[in-house]
Amino acid sequence: MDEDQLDLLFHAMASQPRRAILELVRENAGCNLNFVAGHFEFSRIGVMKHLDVLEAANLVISQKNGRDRELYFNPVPLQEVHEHWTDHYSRHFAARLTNLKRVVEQQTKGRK
Amino acid sequence: MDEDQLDLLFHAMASQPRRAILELVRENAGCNLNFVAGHFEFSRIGVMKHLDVLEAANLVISQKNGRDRELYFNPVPLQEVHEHWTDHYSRHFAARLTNLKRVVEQQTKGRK
DNA sequence: TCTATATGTAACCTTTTAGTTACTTATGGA
DNA sequence: TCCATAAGTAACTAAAAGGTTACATATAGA
Repeated sequence: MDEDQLDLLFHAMASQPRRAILELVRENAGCNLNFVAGHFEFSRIGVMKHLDVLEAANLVISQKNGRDRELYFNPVPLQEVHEHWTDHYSRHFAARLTNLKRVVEQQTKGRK
Repeated sequence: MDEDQLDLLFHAMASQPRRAILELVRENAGCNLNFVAGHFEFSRIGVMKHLDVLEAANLVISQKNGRDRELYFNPVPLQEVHEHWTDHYSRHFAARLTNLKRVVEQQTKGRK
């Protein structure tokens, strides 16, 4: 991921409303703009602008279906940062790595 | 970590100069403001403001020593987000968890 | 075809961010 | 004590962010 994309990603994440919108889209894959706007106090246009920011960061992907725009959460950018940090800060994160190892093993249990 | 602190953290990270400053401080623990400013094209005051943002996000900790202000990288906030993501997005990150597991095992090898 | 709905665009306003220069304060050392 | 150096504060500017209202477009369905 290049530096400009990282700017977009962190900027998108640096807002409580946007994180809440992202969470809503994550839990309601395929929902549309009005659905999201219905959950917030500010205007539909405000929500749309937040969605544009999330989409520029590639955290939300949208697809036109008739007059609806279906919204989907895209985990890839967060995962890339997560993995980069795993590598880059391993020295600093070391103190808790044993715990992380346990969590990972828990989650990969029974999977191939 | 509360939501306001997350805002400060992501906002601090959403800037290439700040990420570069953070990296410099990380690799030069205890360095001072002028040392950092010497590595960038913009003014010392500009650098100081970036450091203030990093410090508000708790990514940099500073300590006065004589007329110097010694700067230290603090990995804790990034680690907290990292661990939160590990839990929260485990379902979405699953596809690459096998690979992550390998990395973690590599890094914890021989450690207790 | 007509209408209600879902989205999109334009223009505007206020606040915050990112940077500057000029000036002030504090301290280490000759 | 005097001076050079490191940091801090104040005031200003330009640009970006975050929100609004008003208007325009597109489509599903009676």
